[in-house]
Amino acid sequence: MASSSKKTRGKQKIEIKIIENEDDRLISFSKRRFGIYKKISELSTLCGCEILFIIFSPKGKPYSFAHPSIEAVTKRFLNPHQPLHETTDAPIETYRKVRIKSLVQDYNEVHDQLDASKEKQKAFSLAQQLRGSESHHWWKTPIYQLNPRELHEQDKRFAEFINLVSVTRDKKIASISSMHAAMDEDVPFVVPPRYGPSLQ
Amino acid sequence: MASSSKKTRGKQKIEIKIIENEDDRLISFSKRRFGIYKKISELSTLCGCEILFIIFSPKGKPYSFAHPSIEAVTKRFLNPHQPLHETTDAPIETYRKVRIKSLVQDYNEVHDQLDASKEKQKAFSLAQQLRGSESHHWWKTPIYQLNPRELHEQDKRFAEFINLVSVTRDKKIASISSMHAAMDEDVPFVVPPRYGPSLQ
DNA sequence: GAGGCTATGTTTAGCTT
DNA sequence: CAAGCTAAACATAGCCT
Repeated sequence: MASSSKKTRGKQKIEIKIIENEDDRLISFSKRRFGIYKKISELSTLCGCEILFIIFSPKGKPYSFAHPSIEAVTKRFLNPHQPLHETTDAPIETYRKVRIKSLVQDYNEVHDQLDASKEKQKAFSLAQQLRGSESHHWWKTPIYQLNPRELHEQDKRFAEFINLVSVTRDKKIASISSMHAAMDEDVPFVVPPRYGPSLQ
Repeated sequence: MASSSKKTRGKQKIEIKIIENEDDRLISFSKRRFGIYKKISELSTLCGCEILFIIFSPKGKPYSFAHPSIEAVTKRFLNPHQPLHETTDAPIETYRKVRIKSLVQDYNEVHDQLDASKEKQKAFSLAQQLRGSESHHWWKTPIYQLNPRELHEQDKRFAEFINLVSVTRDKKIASISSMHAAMDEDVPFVVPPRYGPSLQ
């Protein structure tokens, strides 16, 4: 073990330019996306402000992250005078309720899954287990879904667009810094009726 | 100089919860927002993917960051078949051109200009109807649906909404990793007519 | 082959000017 | 008081399992 005093080279400095290698690119995407989610969540919590983040993976899959919800942020944009709490549109409110318990929500491959409900359910089951077991899939956690069916029938694209993450704000977003634990023991997040994560 | 071996305490660990002190909160907001911009830009560059980030400061001022642009991201969602380059709406394109050189731009005090909120609500209602039923076409729907020009003429609020950060993607986003320098020497970014960072 | 490690690059809390 | 510092906390590239 003296051959090399270091076990690894540690983090190396990289040039900020497109990562040519596809595998590396996807790995980086996942790692950094996670890091950004965390940063955003922290900022949202620390400053009590609303945020919305959407990103398309190199493969074109949409990922989103918002707090408290896309609807709220949107409304705030459109109706600045309206109190945040009045986000009370029938449908919107419903969705909110479904998600309100989630610390994080992430939708992936929705498009693909729209054509494969089975896969979703499988992923869904997986998610269920994850919740009670180990890992930190928390936020890749599948999640709620509005009216997948209708959405699908009506407009697949919209379904994708709706993918997002919802964080419980005033409460314990703080726990997001230790998300793993939070998801496992404290968050009774609602699972989507038919969508699953399958982050890749 | 021996009185204290350390000049500062360095970065201290903090609990991720709302920062009570308003000044501290705003300072943190500015610092972290910048950090997030950078992270997002890097990810966007590294993976060549599209992103959109919107955040409201503790004071309610909207800040946004997107690559290549909100319009593009939105359009991509709504019209995946359409080439990205066709983001050629007259007014929007104008905005883009004005900002194209910017690595980062922050818009503040938007709501100061939001005098005609009524107009806005009208637009929102319209958007609601456009998609009909239960679609939660939250925010972007309006932008997409409404004619940019009309939006602009009709509602400055929307114009503000469109304000965002546009990064020169394939080119030199890399320079964003050294934004300060870039901002000073390399980026003839256009300064907003009346806004300043005023993290306060 | 997804997840875990480690060393090192990066961010930022608390100060200072 | 916006801008700059410092050092500790944190993120993550490259590996390893």
